[in-house]
Amino acid sequence: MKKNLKNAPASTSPPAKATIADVARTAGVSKATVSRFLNHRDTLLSKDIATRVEVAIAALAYSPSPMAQALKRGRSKLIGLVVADVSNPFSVALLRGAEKACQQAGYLIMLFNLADDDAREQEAIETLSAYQVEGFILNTLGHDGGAAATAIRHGKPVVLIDRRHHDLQVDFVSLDNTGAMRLAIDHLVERGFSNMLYVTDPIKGVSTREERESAFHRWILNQQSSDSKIVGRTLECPSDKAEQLDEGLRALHASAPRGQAAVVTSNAVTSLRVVASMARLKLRLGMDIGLVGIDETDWAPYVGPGLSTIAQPTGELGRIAANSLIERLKGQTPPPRQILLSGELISRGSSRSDAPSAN
Amino acid sequence: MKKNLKNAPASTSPPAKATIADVARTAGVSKATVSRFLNHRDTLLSKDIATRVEVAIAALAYSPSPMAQALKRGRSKLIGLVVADVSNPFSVALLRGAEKACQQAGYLIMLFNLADDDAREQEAIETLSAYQVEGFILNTLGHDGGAAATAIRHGKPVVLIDRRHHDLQVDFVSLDNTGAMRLAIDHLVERGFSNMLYVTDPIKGVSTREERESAFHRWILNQQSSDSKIVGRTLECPSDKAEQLDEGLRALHASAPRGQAAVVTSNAVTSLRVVASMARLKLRLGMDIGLVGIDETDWAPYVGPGLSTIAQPTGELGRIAANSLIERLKGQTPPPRQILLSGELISRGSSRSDAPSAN
DNA sequence: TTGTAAGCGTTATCAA
DNA sequence: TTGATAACGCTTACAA
Repeated sequence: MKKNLKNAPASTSPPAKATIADVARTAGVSKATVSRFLNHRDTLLSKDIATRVEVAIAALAYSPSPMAQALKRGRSKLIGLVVADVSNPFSVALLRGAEKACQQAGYLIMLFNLADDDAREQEAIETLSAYQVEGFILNTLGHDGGAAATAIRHGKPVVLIDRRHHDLQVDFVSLDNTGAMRLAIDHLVERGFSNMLYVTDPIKGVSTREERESAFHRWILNQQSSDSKIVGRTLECPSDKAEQLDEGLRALHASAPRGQAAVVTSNAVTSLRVVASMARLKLRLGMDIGLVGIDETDWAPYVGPGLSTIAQPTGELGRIAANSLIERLKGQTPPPRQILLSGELISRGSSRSDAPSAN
Repeated sequence: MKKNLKNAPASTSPPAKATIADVARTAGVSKATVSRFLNHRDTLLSKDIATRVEVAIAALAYSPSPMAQALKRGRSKLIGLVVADVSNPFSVALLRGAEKACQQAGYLIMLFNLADDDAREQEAIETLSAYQVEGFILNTLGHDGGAAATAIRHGKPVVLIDRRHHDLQVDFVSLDNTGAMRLAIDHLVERGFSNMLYVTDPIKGVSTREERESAFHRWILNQQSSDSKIVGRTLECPSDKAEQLDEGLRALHASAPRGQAAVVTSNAVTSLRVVASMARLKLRLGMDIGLVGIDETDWAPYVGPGLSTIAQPTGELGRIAANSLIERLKGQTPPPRQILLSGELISRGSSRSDAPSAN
C-alpha cells in the first residue's frame, strides 16, 4: 500500500506535502471533519476534536491544495489580468495596484501579456479560463469587445480598464480622459501656446484614444471662443512611422512663431517618440515646441528640461478594478459601474517656452 | 441526476465547459479512450475510433482542464517566476524573454512580485508550489538562499537569475558582471576620466552587487598600472538617503578637475537617482561628472545628453533561464550550469566631458 | 485495441 | 456533532 511509504525513511525524495488525509489520520478523525474545521470553523465543532485537528494541522504544516479545491469548488482564488503590453509602465503600475488588492483578499493574479499581439486575446481568455480564474481584469487593445465577450460567455465577471466597450454591461475603470485633456490644454494655453498638435497612436476605434482625441478638440474649441488664434490638429502616427512624426513636428514648428507650438501626447510611449523625433530635428523641448504628455514616469523629470505630464492614478485604477471584481466574486451584483479617476497636471520645463536646457 | 441538466435548455447560465466524459459519451467510447487519444495519439488507436473521438472533441470544443490534469499528474504546465520588483525594467524584460520561451514549450508563467519585500520570499515559493508550479525562475533579493532552498526542498527545479548562491547546486544565468564592468571602466578611461565613483545599492551580500563592485576595483587597479592617476571608490547608498548621494557627488566633483570625475552605476534605478542628484546639485552630466550605468532603457538616450549604458541582454537571460528549466522538467539532468552573457557598451553624451546639453 | 475502475486532494451530501 | 461516500475532471494500471 502506498500509504505506508509515507512513514518509511523516504530515501532522499521531498517530504511529500501533507494532505487532508494525513491530517485526518494523525488527528484520528475523518477527512470530512478536517474539511469542516477548515471551512466552517464557526458552526458544528466539538472543542475537543477541533483542537486535535488544529494540532495535527500545525504538526504536519498542512495547507490545503488550491488545485484540488479549485477542482472541487469550481473556484480557484485566481484572477486573470490580461494586459496589452507589460513593457508599458502603465501596465506595470496597474499590476501592482491590482496585486495589492488581490493579496489582501486572498486572491492571486495570473498575468497574461499580449505582447501587443491582438490575436492572442482569445487565447489569453481561454487559457486563463482553463486554469479556472474566477474573473478577469482586462486592459487589452480590444478593437472589438471580443475578449471581454468571450470571458462573459465563460460566465466569469469582467472589469475593463482604460478600454471601454459600450455594448458590454461590465464594470469599467479609467482615467477621466476628458478632464485630463482639459488640464493639458488649459495649461498650455496659460503658458502662451496656441498652436497644438495631438499626437496619438492610430485611433482605430480604441475608446481611450477616441475620447482623448475628441476631448482635445473640444477644449481647443472652448479656448478658441476667448482667443481665436488657438488651433489644434491631430496626428495619428503608428510607432513604425518615425518619418511621419518628424514631418508632422517639422510642419508644426514651421507654422507657428516661437513659443506657440505645442504637442500633446496620448501616453508615455508616444511622449518618448516625440522626444526622439525632436532630437532628430534638433528642436528643443519647451523652447521650440512645448509638450505635455499623458502618463507620469520615473524618468519624466529628467528628459530634456523635464517633461510636463498628466499623471494617472495608475495604482488606484488597478486597485479599484481588482476590488470591483472581488466584490462580484463575493456574490454582490451591483449594476455595472463606470469609475473615472482624475488625472493630475505636473508642470515641468517642456511646457515653458523659456525653458532652460537641463544638465 | 445532474447529468441530465446538461441537455436541458439551461436557462441563461454559461454553456458549462465540456468535460472528458461529455466527449466520451458523444463519441460513444470510454473516458480512457479519449484520454488516450489526447495523450498517446501515436500508439494504441484504431483509426475508426480515433476519428470518432476527434469529431466529438471538435463538436464540443473540448479541451482538457489543466487543473484536473495537474491534480492527477502532479504536473501543471506552470512555471513560477519570482521577481524582486516588477517596477524594475530589468524584471519586465526578463519576464518577456521567459514568457516567450515558455509559450513555445506550452508552459504558462505564474508571476509573483515581491514588491521589494524580502519577507515575502517564502510566501511566494509556498504559494506557487501550492499551485503546483513545476519549477522556479528566481530573481529575488535572496540575502540568503532561503527561497531557492525552500523550492528545492519542495522538489522543484530552480534557475537563479542575476543573484547567485554558491552553496546551491542549481542553474544560474546572469550578465557577465566582470566583463561588463571592464567595458565601463575602459570606456571611461579612454574618454579621459580618471576619478571614478561606483554608486550601488547597499551590497549586503547580494552576489551581483559584490561581483560588480569588486570588478570595478579590479579594473581600476588594472588601469592604474598604466596611469597612476586613475582611482576609484565605492559609494553604497540606500535609496532613501538622497543626501548621502548628493554629498558623495559633491565631493567627487570637488576633488577632481573638470573632465576627470565619473560615476558608474549598478543599475537603471541607481542611474536615475544619480541623475536626480546631479540635477539637485546643478551639475551637468558628462561635462561636470561623467556617467556610465548598467542597464539600457528606452529613455536612456534622452536623459540629459544621453546616458551611456552597458546593455544587458535581458530578454535572452529570461529566455535561457526558462529553457534551462524546461529542459530539466523534461527529465534531463545535466550538472548545474552557470551561463554568463556579455553586456554591450552604448556610448552617449554622459561619458563625454565635452558633451553638449541635449534639447 | 478498448473498457473498467481506482485515485489525485478536496468538499458536500447524507446518515448515523 | 461526526463519519462514510460520492463527486470534481482527469490519467493509468489492469482486465478484457
